[in-house]
Amino acid sequence: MHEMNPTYEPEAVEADWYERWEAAGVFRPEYRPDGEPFAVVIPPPNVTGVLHMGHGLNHTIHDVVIRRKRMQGYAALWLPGTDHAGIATQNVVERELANEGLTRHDLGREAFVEQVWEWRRKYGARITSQIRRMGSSCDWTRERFTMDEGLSVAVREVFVTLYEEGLVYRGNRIINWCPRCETALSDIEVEHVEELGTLTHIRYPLTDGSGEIVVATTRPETMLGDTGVAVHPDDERYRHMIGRTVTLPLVGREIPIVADDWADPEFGSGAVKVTPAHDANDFEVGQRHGLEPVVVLDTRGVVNENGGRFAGLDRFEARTAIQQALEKEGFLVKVEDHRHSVGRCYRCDSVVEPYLSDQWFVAVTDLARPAIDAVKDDENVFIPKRWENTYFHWMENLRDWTISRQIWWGHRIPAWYCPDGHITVSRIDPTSCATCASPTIAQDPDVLDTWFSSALFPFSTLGWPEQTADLARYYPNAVLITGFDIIFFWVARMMKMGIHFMGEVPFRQTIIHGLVRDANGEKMSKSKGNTIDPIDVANEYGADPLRLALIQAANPGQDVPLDMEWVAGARRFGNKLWNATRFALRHVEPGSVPADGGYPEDPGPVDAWILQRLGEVAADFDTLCDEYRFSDAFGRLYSFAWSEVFDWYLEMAKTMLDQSSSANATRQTLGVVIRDLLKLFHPAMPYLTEELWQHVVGDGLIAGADWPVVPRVDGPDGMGDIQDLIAGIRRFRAEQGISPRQPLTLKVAPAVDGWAADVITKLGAADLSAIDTAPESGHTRIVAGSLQGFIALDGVIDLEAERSRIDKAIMSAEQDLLKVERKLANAAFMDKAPDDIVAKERSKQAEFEGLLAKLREQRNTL
RNA sequence: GGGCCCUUAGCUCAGGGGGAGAGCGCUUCCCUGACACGGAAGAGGUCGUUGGUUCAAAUCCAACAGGGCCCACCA
Repeated sequence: MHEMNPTYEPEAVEADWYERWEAAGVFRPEYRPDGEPFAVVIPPPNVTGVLHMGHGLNHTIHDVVIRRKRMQGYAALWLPGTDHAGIATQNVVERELANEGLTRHDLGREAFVEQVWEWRRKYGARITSQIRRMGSSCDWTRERFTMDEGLSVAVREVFVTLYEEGLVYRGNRIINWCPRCETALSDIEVEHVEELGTLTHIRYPLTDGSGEIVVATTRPETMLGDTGVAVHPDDERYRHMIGRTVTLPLVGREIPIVADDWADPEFGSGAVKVTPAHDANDFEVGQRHGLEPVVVLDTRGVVNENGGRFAGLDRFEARTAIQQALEKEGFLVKVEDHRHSVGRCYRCDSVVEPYLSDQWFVAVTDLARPAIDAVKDDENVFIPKRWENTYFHWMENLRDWTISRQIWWGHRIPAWYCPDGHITVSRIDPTSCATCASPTIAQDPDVLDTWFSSALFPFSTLGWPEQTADLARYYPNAVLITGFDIIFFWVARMMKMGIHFMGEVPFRQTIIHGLVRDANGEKMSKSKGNTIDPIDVANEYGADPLRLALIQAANPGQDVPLDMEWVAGARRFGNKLWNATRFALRHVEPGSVPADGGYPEDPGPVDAWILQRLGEVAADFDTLCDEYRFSDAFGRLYSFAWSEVFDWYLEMAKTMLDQSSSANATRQTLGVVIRDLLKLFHPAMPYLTEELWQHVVGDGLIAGADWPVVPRVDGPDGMGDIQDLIAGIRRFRAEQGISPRQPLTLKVAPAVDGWAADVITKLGAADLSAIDTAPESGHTRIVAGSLQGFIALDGVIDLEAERSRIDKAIMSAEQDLLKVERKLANAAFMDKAPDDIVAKERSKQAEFEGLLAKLREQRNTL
């Protein structure tokens, strides 16, 4: 084995292990042919996208889960894939075209779609190579894409089946329309933001000239499409007007005043204009009263020919123009500020229009019921559980899902129309109308919502609708790991589709993680400019340090603040682990540590102590990981490694290695402890641990190694007291300003010898002699539990400083004692507190009294 | 309008009825045989406020204050 560099260099370590792992087939579940299946699918990122820190966190959690399961012997499958991301991808390519002064319409549908495929060929590998760079152990032989042939078959099968079941239908409804993207959106693709707008009060004169009615609206431009005015049937102010008509200002249309409960007498004037084509509520009011919808905006949000003299104006220009015209013609009562929420497109941030159009829908209520029950029955469990409430609330209040999109990039809707308007929905492309056999049929131009295909991901990626071996083995998936932001978009829909088509939940547990925030706790966003590129971080600090920094903050449901300082800290840990290994390799023959087992038969006390601790910590770590409490799990492991193994055990081992009687057991212990630390850290820091594994074990790959099984070992009693005594000596030194080089003369009572004496001598830098009782004078006392150390003061001490040190100790002991005594003097406490608590207080009392007595005695001798 | 979460050391956060914790930052000392990307020691907190339950509250309950998030057909 070559000499190791004294410094951990992530860029060197992370260079080529990924290819080795892949070549060895470690990432395939077949690597553990007899293992129980444990499958998880990636939340498929946009095929033309780039990795952001949210992926960084999500993938780190995935990889920690999957690597640990693999080491535990499961047939672990992390199935990777990408999403065609309809609107998002189309927007990107359209923007590119716009740079050349072109629109998609200049190219035509076929050429445009080909252009997007070209884009995908060009950039599709970018995000997957970034996923690899982060060390994610995906099975790339099973990689899928939502538009690949197999998944497209699945999409079509689902659509047609749901249509046949009456759960997919076509309807003319008010939907959300983005005038920028020129497509329908589902309800959850609209983001509502509270904004300051205006409430315009308009005078609508009664046609018979007998008066007027005032309506209030936030969107005066839609008055062009008004076909009625509604008032509440019980509203005394307007009762006499019901059934009469008003003449619509600027337009001249005569429209009726109707009575409808929807009108809220408390709001505005209590009378509401009814625009059935441009407001969902108004549409319903219109239906109840036979008011015709008049569409006044086109697909780009520009006033159409129904807008008379305002035709051709953009909707916002029209708003201003109409307000001015109303004022000029005396119809404007007032305009007041009004806070209300405005819906915006989640892809382009444009203000969304409620828009009447023909669209395809999924009737979701029947699909939702079993998906709700499955979670109620714990067939699927959310972690943290509180997210189930969010899921239930949403699932119980669903409106039908608008699935058609008026874009070109996506799964084309498998519906054809003949000139008579018959609809033919088919698994294979038809050549004639299924109803009238007309050979003149045209396919619906629309495509499906991207989320329609991702809803099928847990089974479509396994080969469905074919009954493949993978489908049988890996469905349901074990878990799904994702952020709360896509519970509605993705999780809920996978539950619905999975149960409907597979008869079983798609995954047993839903692990919800938080958002990555910046060092100040701010949400990362491009507009704020506080985003951090995970690949940049990996290149500067290493992928392993980034992964460790992320996982160390990743408890279920909790946001993860990320500061480059934390990443630098994680790299320092890597350096520490690197050097601890280097130290071990000075005493352990490189490549000599077995991949498993190899624990010493007869460990010395110091070795037994660290082995016991290793076993305890490994057990805790496993429990916490099984609960997905990675922050706690890695926090525990990290502090064990650093504060116990590196700071104490390695230092003590130096002593034990010097002695022929203990050297062999310590060498062996050193080797297995370092090896097991590498294994335990491997899921978080795969590259570094793999590199070190090659030096320590030198056989196979740690990525394919078995998870540690640490035997039960009983450590020696009193290790804590010894550590406290050493710390006390060091504190005495620090407080007295005594150089660490200056040896102190120390007596210890009760007498210690053997390994304990050796360790105290070495780590306390003291010449130690054992005694049975306290020396008469000339010494100061360090109390460490049942141990007392007496340091000879001759010529080493500043008396004043020592008095003040002891005074401080006395004061603190007095306060502790007082607290305990008060408790024990409290009759209610003695009466009602459980016995073990009382006993504990008593022993504390004795402890503090003893300590105080020793300290006072010592103070008197100074 | 409905719901959820948070408030503990300068910062970011653990903890969760019975002696206030970690990391980073800060101060002092030390290049001691792997590591100065290191070691040793230390300073720093009436656990948001007010009530209540309890022998005992940072921890449970209520109200309030501040902060964040989600949902809703808020003309």
